[in-house]
Amino acid sequence: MSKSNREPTTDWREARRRSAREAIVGAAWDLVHEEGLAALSLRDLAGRAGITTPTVYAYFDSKNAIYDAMFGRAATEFADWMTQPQEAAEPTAVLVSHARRFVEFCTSDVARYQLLFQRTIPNFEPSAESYEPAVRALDTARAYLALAEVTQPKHLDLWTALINGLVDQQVSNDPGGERWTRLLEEAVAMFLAHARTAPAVQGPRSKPRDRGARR
Amino acid sequence: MSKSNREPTTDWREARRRSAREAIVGAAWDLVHEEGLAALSLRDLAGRAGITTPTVYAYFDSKNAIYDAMFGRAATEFADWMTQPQEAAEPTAVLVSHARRFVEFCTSDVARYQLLFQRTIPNFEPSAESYEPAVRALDTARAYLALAEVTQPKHLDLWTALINGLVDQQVSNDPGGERWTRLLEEAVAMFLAHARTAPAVQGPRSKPRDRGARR
DNA sequence: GTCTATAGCTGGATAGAC
DNA sequence: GTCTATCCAGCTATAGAC
Repeated sequence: MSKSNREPTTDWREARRRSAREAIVGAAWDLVHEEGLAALSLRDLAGRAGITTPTVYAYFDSKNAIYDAMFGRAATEFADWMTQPQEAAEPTAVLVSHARRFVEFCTSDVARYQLLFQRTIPNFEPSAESYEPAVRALDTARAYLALAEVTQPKHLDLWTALINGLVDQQVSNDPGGERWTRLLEEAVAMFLAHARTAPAVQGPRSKPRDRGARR
Repeated sequence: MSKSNREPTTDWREARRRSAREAIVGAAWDLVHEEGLAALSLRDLAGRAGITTPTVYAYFDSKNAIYDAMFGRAATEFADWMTQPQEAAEPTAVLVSHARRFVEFCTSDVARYQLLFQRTIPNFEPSAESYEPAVRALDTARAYLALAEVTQPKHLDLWTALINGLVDQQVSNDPGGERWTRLLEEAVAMFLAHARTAPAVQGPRSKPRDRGARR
């Protein structure tokens, strides 16, 4: 950051350093894919990366810093994957495709899903920079929903709950299967039938409705 | 089990033994509520229970056996809570109340939710006996859905995904708040509007539809 | 930057006296 | 059954030579 380019050599070194960091993060993901997210240890990581434990500390301040770098890579993959251009044009098809991408992203790598979307590592919270790409992806969902005439914030929340609920049940109760993910198109249809017909904004009505009709 | 009542003293001892086990499990839950589910250690547990580590092994074979006992207690609480008699009679109201109970159960104790419904403890899987009460609760949901004329198995799956998705988003992204749980009644209405009008069974149609309409 | 060596700690689990 | 004492394995992290 500070004292950036007094010499051009600085860039080489920075590049090599970043490359080495990336290699360590890659080894960390390899290990986690085989042993599970919670089974990451610096010993194993160093062995996998062909270095020793102290060398790891030459690139990362702590174990949580490694988790953060892993989170950052996963978040970037997520944003890239979710913002790829859509083939379909019709809003419903776009939403189905978008949700399908999310499902595939999550179910194809459960450890990545756990790190990104569940808070399962004790004492770890992603830094703001690592988190930023995930926000971008959520903006895409918001835009696609708007194309389908779904604009209320609460409906974006309902959307994320619905799609994420399918994924969560899938990975928790039928890992590797499709018991819940096959319901995705039906779920999107259900959601759109509801959100499209809902009143655009909670108007200045005195009460939402009479209580008898709700219960 | 075997050699049960050769002496009446046996019952006393069994009762005291079970009582001591329950006390340890209670201390384990206290500790987990304060430190987090993954932070359970036998040292801390023994200290909390006023005993020493070896004594814990007089009642449980391993740490996972303690998790299993914790799981069993949580599953029983869950079944008791979810099968309490309903005040409402109208099917929709019953379903809303049932789902509300689920949400309250989960959000009121996140550690319990994690142990029961997410697989976050490595190398731990609940025994069949500990798991049994949870199945009973799911049967209740099935029955309530049937009262609302929702009988297809896939709709039970969609139901669990939807309600659990709300809970998951709530505890993951807005712990202590109500950003997602407040959408529960709307979610139930959305679900019923869909599941009630859906054809009862996937008929012997040749193709779901022409492909152009889908994408 | 990378290594050897190790500190310092915490974990689950056990031996053996009482 | 309960204790004291301890084992042994694993972990993160650091010191210091090169």
